[in-house]
Amino acid sequence: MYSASENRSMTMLIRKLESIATLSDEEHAAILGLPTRSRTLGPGQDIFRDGDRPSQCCLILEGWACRYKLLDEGRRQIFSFHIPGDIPDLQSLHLHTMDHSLGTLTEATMAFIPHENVRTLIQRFPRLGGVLWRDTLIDAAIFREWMVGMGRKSAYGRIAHLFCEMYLKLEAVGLAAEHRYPLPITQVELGDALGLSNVHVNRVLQEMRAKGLITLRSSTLIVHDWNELTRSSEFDPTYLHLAKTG
Amino acid sequence: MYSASENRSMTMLIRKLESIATLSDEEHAAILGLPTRSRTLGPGQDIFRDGDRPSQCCLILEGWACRYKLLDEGRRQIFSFHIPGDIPDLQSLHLHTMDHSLGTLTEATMAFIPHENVRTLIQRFPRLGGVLWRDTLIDAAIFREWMVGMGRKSAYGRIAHLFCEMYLKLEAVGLAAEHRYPLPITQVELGDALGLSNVHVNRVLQEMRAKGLITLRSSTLIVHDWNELTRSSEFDPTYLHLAKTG
DNA sequence: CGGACAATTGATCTACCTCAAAATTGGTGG
DNA sequence: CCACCAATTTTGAGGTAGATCAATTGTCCG
Repeated sequence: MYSASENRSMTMLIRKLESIATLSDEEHAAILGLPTRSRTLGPGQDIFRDGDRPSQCCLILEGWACRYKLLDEGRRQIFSFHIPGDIPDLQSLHLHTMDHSLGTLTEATMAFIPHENVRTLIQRFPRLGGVLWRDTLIDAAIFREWMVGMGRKSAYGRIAHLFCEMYLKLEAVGLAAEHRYPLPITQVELGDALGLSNVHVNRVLQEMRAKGLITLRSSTLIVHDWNELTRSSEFDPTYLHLAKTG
Repeated sequence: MYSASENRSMTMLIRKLESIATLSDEEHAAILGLPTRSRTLGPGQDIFRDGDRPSQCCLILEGWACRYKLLDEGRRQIFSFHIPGDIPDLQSLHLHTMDHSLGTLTEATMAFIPHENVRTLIQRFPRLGGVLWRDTLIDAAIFREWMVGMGRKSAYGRIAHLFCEMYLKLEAVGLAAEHRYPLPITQVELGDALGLSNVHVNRVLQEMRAKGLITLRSSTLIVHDWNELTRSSEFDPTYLHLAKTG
């Protein structure tokens, strides 16, 4: 479990971090040296729940996950979608009690890294600590952007915006290209993320299809008109703070 | 500008940090030693704008501020309200381009601390870096909670929730007690924060007054029934990660 | 006292919700 | 390869929370 082959699981993490910062060779090597233990879960499984006090961080190697919170009467708010390379619960390093849950959307493989090892890594490479801090700050920037959508944009604009965002995030780690990507998310989940009912999500998607803006079938999204998608959602990628865009 | 009297401006920061973590005597002293330059602005002034690349952090000493973003056609989304002790742009330490603006709500006095000095402080006291990181993570937790409101709660629940949140934040730094506090925010601003129109905010406030739940007059909020306020907004303070509640 | 801003009211409208049923899709076992 | 099941998507009909627009009133302050 701790061999060189296992370290290949760190590839996605390195790609992710290099999408938001630059790493020195030493930092690179230090990450590859992290001990991990990986596990695969089926779709719809919780990785940890609201109230848990995890002692390790969860790195997604394959599949999709989301963070969410449940309310009365079956209402749910999804905060974020996570893809390979993400560490959705990095915050648990400094916030010991989880205030929300993390679950898989698809079958997913995760690598768990003990907090202790992350702390040691940061002590030895403070600059790497800064990169991880930066990652959590980008996380927050994405929350703000979703707030703009939920507070001040139409359903159409919100959905279009999410499609833009996920494309850039996936592209940054090499999981999307040519305005096409896997989107293994149901319309109910889309609604729970954007504060909409599944029925309305469905109707907006049909409107987008009718305009020839997108194709969304068998969990694959194809964007036919990127400019129109960004325009109609007032999408400005600055908030993602990707390295290549500054 | 750099004398002991000036250092008194750090009192609010220390109170704030002690509300979310514990500080050693050395850390305490190191904070007091930070060089600052303070400035007072009138209400409705921008401290920095979307797109800026600040080289210093802004600590609020007195008054209220908010972070926000403007959209087409005068739409605005407010992300957060800030009170004395807050460093609303701590993120600029690692995200160099601002993806939103920061402005005053009332007349406000701020202390500016060069990034360089914050970085040096963190190098000398890595644990203090962890506390600041924690602060930005709590910031993100609050965003998530607002997302729950905007996505899945009624206008009534959202407003009630905000009233609970601001009370605990103010109380934590000694600026509120006995379920009463200064709330120098207009109904338009409340609406821009919660994704509502000012008209609807007004109607919901009247409903709350009619129920005897609150009094809100001349920028002072009095909560007459705290239990009912928390119940109706499904308020659970865990997400604030205050030291005294764990 | 006047001017600016904030709160309030009234009337009308609509984007999106809820409920419920039908159609489609994708996977599974025979 | 097909029949079947469960999950997902789609459609229809009707309802409502909250938006918009346009005054009017109240408040603060110089």
